[in-house]
Amino acid sequence: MAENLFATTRNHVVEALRQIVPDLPDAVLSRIEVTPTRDPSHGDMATNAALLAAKPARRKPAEIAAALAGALAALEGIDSAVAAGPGFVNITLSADSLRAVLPAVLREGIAFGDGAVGAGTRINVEYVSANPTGPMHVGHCRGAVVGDALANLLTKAGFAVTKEYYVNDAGAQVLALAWVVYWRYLEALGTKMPEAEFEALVPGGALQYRGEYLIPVGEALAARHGGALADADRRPLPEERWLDLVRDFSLDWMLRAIREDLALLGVRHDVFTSEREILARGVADEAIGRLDAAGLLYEGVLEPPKGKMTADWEARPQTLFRATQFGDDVDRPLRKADGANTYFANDIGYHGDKIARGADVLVDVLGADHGGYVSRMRSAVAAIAPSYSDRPVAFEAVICQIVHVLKDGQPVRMSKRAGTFVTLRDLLDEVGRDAVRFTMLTRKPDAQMEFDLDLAVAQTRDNPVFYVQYAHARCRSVLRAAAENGGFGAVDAASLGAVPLGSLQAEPELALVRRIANWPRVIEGAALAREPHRVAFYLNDLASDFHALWNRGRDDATLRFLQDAEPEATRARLALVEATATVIRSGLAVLGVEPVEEMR
RNA sequence: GCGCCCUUAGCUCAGUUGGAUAGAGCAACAGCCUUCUAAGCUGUGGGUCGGUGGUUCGAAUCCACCAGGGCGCGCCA
Repeated sequence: MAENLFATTRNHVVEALRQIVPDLPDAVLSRIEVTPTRDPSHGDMATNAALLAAKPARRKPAEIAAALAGALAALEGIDSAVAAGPGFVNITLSADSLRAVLPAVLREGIAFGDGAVGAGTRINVEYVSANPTGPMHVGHCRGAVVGDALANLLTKAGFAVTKEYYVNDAGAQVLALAWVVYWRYLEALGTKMPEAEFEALVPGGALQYRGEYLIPVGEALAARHGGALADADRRPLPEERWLDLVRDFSLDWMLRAIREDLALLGVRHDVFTSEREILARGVADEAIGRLDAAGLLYEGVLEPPKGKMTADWEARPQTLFRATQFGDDVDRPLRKADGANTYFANDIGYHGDKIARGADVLVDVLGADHGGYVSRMRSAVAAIAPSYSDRPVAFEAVICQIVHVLKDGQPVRMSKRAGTFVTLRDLLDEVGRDAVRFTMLTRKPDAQMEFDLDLAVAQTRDNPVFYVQYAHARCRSVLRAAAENGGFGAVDAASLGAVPLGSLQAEPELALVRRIANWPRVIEGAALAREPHRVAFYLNDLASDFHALWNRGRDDATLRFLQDAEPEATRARLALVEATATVIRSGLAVLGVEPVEEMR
C-alpha cells in the first residue's frame, strides 16, 4: 500500500476531477490539496479541488464538489466522500486503508517518511561559519542546530545535501587574534607587559579578544616554541618574525576547539572551506573577473548612509558591484581602502565555488545581525550564477534571531567583559545535547526565543523534549513487557507488520494512526518551507496522541495495551505502538536527538 | 531617514504557504487521583489575530498605509 496516504488520495482526486472538468490547466491542478481535517467530524481528509476548478469551469463549486464526492465515494478504500461548506469534499477512508499505514511503517522503519520532493536537487547548506577567534557561544548554537536539522530534513525529503562550514580565516580579525595570542605567549614566558605598553605595538592600537580563553593558547605556543618567538630578553620581536606563525597556530587551535564543540553538539559538516584558500586558489579573483567581464563593475563613489554616525565617513572612489541591477538597495564595494578584497568580494568567490561544485540551491543559515547581508548576496549569486551553471541557481537565507537565556526566570546577561558570556560548552554541560537541540527547534528560526535552562531539563508536560522522549520510552516499555510476557508471540517489527489490524477501532487509536499517516506530509512541507521546527511540533503532537491512548488505561485496566485474554487484539495494538516508536525515532533522527529506551 | 524580520488567549508559542467554528502548553477555575500505567488526568473559561483600508467565493496568511519591538545601513565579518 501507499506510504503516503495523502499523495495517493490526491492522485485519486485529480483523476476524478479530470473526468468531471476536462482541460483544467496545470496551474490549477497543481494547487489542489488534500489535507488532514481539523475537525474529525469532517472525515479524515479534505480537498479544495472543487473550489479551484469552479472558476475556470464556470460552474458552481458546490456542483463540482457534489460530482467529485460521488466519484470518490465509489472508489475502493474510501468509505464516504461528501461535499461540504463552500465546496470542500470531505473524505473518510475505510479503516482498512487508513490502518495500512502501520505495516508500511514497520516495513520501512525510520526511513518511513523519506520523500521525493527534493528530486535529487543539489542543495548546499552553509551554517555555523563562526569566526575562528573564540569559542562558540549560544548565539552560534541556534544557527548550528537549525542548519544541521534543516540539512537532515532536506536529505530525508530527497535532496542531495552538502553540509558546509565557511572558515573566515583571511581578514583582519585573525590578525587581531594573533596579536592577543602573542601577548599571552609573552606572558607565558614570564614577560608581564602592561596592556597599554603592548597595545602601542599593535596596528590599530587596541587589543581585541582579551578573554581569558586565549591564555592556554599562549601557553601552548610557549611550550612548543620556547623563547624562539621573542628576543633574548623575552621581549616582543618585530611582527615579521612571528605573525604568520602565531596566526596559523591560533587559527588551528581555535578551529579545533570549534570542531570539538560542534562534535559535542552532534553537528558534523561534510565540507570546511577556508577563505584563505578561496583567495589563494584565485577563486575570488575569478568571480570578480566574471563580474567585470559582464560589465557589472565600475569605479564610483557611494552616497553617505543617512541617519547613521558618519563622523569618519569620507567620499572615496572604489570598485563597486552593480547590485542594484539585481534588486539590492545600493551598489556594493569589493575593495577596501588598502586594496584588499572586502569580505563580500571573497564571499562572492566562495558562493561561485559552491555553484561550480554543483549546487543548485545555496542556503545560508545566518544570525540576525547578518540580515542586512542577504540582499547583496542574493544579487551577487544572481549575477554570477549564469557563468557557472546552465541550470537556474537559487540563493536562500535562513535568518536565526537572537536567543535569550533564562535562569530562574531571569535573563542571563551575555557580556564578554563581565565574564558571564555563555559558551556552547556551558550550555551543553548545563542541560545536555538533546535538550539543547530540541529546545532550539521549538520556535521558528526568524522569531526571537527565550531558552529557559530550568524548563529544558524539567521532567514535566510542558517540556517538549521530555514529553517526546517519554512517549518513546513508554512505547519501548510496552514492547519490552510484551516480550517478557511471552504470550503475545514475537514482537519484532517484521512479525508485527503481518498482524491483522481490524481490532483497532477506538477513536484515540485511529487518531494516532492518522497522525502517523501524516508524517510524510510533514517532512515534505517542512523541507520545502526550510522549517525544521515543524518536525519538533509534529513530534509533540504525536507524543500527545500516544500519551492520550496510554492514559486511557489508567482508570480502566481493560484499555491497557497488553491484555492476556485477547492476544490478537494485543498484537494489533503492539503494531501501533511499534509504529509510533518508529516514527518518533524517525523524527528525532532529523532533529539529531537520541531516542531513549527508558526514563529514570 | 531607508531596508529586512516580528506583533495571534494573562504568559510562551503553533497555525500544514489563501480554506470550513483561529489551536497547543503553562497559568486561572472546577472535579478526579493517595500509585496494578499519576515524573499526573478530565473538564471549563479565556481572542477586534497590533490598527485602518484593499484584493476575492473566502484573509491571521496576499497588497497599501500607520503604530510598536528587533536587526542592519562603504573601506568589520
